[in-house]
Amino acid sequence: MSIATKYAPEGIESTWYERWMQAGCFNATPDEREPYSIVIPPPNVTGVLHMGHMLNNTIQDVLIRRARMQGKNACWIPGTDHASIATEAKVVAMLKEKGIDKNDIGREKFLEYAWEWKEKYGGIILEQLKKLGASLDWNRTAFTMDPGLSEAVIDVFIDLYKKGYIYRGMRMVNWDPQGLTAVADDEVIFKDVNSKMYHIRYQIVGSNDYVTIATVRPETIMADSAICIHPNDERFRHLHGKQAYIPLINRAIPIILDEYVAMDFGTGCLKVTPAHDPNDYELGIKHNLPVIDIFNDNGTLNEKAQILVGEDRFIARKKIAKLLEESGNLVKAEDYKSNVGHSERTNAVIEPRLSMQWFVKMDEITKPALEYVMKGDIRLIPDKFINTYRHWMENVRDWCISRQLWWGHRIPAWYAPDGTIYVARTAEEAAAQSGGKHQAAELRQDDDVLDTWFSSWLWPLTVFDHEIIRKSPAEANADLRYYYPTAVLVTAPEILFFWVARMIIAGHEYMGEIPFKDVYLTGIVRDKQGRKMSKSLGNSPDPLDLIAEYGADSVRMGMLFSSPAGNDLLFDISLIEQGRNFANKIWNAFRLIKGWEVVEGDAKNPAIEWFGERLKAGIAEIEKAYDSYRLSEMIRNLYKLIWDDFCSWYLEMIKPAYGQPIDRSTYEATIAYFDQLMGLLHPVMPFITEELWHEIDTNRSQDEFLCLANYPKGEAVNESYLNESSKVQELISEIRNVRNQKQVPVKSLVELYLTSSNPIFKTFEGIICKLAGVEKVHYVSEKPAGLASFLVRTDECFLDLKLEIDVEAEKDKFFKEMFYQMGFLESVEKKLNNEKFVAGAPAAVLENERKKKADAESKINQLREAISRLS
RNA sequence: GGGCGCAUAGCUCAGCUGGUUCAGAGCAUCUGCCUUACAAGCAGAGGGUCCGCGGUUCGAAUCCGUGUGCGCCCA
Repeated sequence: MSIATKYAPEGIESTWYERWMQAGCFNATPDEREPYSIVIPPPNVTGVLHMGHMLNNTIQDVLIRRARMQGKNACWIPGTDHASIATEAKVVAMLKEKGIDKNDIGREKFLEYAWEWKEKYGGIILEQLKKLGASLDWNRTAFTMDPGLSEAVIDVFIDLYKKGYIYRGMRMVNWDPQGLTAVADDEVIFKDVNSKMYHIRYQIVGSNDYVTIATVRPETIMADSAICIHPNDERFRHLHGKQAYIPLINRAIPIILDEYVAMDFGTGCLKVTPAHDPNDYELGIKHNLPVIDIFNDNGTLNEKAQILVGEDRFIARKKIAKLLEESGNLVKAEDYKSNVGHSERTNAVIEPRLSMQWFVKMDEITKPALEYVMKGDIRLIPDKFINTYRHWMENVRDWCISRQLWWGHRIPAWYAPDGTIYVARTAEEAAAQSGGKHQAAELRQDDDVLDTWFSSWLWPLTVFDHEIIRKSPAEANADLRYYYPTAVLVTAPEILFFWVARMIIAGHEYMGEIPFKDVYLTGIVRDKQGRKMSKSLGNSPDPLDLIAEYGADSVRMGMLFSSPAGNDLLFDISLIEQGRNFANKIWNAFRLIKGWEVVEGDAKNPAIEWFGERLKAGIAEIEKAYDSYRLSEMIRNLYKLIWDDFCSWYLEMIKPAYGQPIDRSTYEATIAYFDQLMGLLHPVMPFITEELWHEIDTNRSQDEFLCLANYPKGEAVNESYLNESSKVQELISEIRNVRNQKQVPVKSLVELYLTSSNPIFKTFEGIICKLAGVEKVHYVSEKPAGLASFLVRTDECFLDLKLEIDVEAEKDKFFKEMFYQMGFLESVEKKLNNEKFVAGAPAAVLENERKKKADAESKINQLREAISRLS
């Protein structure tokens, strides 16, 4: 035997991926078959493959490969999104290393660098997916900033603006007073800072009474619009409906009631400063409070502050504290640690600041999207996410879509010198809109770009037809009409709203239909301690290293093994090892079969029929698991079918003695089974299965591929036969167990005595002898004395181990078993004697109980006999 | 603070419509095997108050309530 005992995936994986690509196995065009399409959740163009991608894309590949083998027109679309914030940050950092400042080179030059960067690094993650075996149609690779897809984004903006869904409004952003720019949430770094909690008293209007508030930002008191207390707070009941004077400037503000206030925090009285705190802003809107912005762009106080105008906010803080102290309004100042946001780029303390932003109005547009899920047109898997989805959709806030960045789709809004806004594709169109009032040259385009999600929400539409926005659904191109709606979306629950919900909205708006039928939400890959895998923790293995070490098949198998839908996966290398061991097991099964010498003949081996039925049953279990997206259960069934049923039982049953040939009939049946098993396993472990499918039958041409072959179809299972034949396995296991307990060596053969007339034992006699080390089977009518015995269901079996048996130990064993059976019988009888049970239980349950009763009685009788025989 | 979820073997988790042949898998542990496909393996074994309490039911790991302990999302 020249074949290595260990499976080595390296060469095999790259070879097959290349051949699949050359043969165009993954390329799809519309035809008359049933379509099955998936769009990849586009990874960030800045991204590199991490464990989450591995899990997510393995699942998609499993689903698409199975569909392809089932003869469906399977189309899986690859691509990336431009990741506005992340990419811009990377490019800015890269330029900074070269000593270049973004603002010095200007927008156009910056974008040139950004595209250059994208061309160089943007495809890395897609190349990595190939290593995983992902069967994507690479001819269709899309990017959210491709010209076509970009046009669609602009079209949507214009369309929704015309429909009245898009508006411009105020919004609190993270302002960097040093960089003079807004920064995105993830560009804000929070640090614990030592500061002081100032307790300041405000005089109640028309009284000498005071109310004390606690704040870390006394310099903002001039921007206060109210004082807020909890409506249930008894301490302040007397303040309801009153007003208070802001110290130093003596402006009266109302005292309002809101449950937002934490009664046990600070003094229980909250100063409300809508212009300078996001939460206060919300509160301000709710209570209709004025917004008083007392800061300039650079963080100095403006004239609205009335005092300390022109001072920097931190200097102002110290001065205010002093003024308050002098005026007797500072009750106390105590040390306090607070978590303060700093700009990633300038390290300046972030100032929450109101600014003009673009929004999508969400209240109306979300309604159909909620309906689809509630009515079940779109299934969420697992369905526990329906609640979460509904909750969000019913409480959705307007979607802020503008970003103060350059990398992305620039907002198609044009400002005239008089402040009029025109929304149009070009300055010329905008000028035309003005009816000659403005020239194109005097219009200034909005500087901001659109949120990345504002382009990726169109993904399932525009990867097929980027002109769809300008057309009616009926005018969609062939691709979109054929592949839309897609079959399933596989993604992480954390983007259920950011992305999934919005795709449903866009799909409805522009195709009048759902974008996908099922949404499979994967769990998060965590480490053994349950921590989310992250770069900064360094607890994530590099998936490519794993593939290099264990092979892609093993990694795929391992990832899926313990990852039911929606549940987090606690990653452990032992999962991958299990996958590797499984690949090796299959490899060795192949080695065994491949090594046989075949002679003409038909041994009529009963194992063939048995495994045939077992295989049908296995396929049924696997299909059922697929249909409900229970992929880890599917894998477990597959694993059991191949390892236990095929390798441990079937191959051992048919295996000729060493050096002996096998008959052609059994051999061919075995090859056919092996083929089917490779087909079943292919979606999960594409490489080894493709390899062995070719190796087991060397007549197969290089143009034939398992990945395009027929997927095994389920057939009706002969349940009663399977049930009968499983007694053979039980008998063999029992004999092995007895031998093990009695320490009978493998090579010493025993004799079996059967009183049962069950023909199945006779049929499998040869197999029983081989697998259980039995020399001879005696079929007897009298129960033999002095032998070890045991029950197989209700059949008593005897074993001549050719050694003395320990009578007392045997008796003990039987008594124990008998007492158990008696207790069992009692519980069954109790049920059957219960009128309500007999009246209420379904017929099948009732019948089952009666059978249990009969079986238990029979067993008890046999055990009693066995005990008396020993006495 | 609001919402959602989880608790089953030492560990990681299955267990679907309630039905004692339904308490299960893998890993780990223990016993015996280098039996000519595989020691990345083979044949076996042990291990559980299904988180506590209450309820519904003829019957609860499963449904309801409640307590405890975790986790996630939103604010």
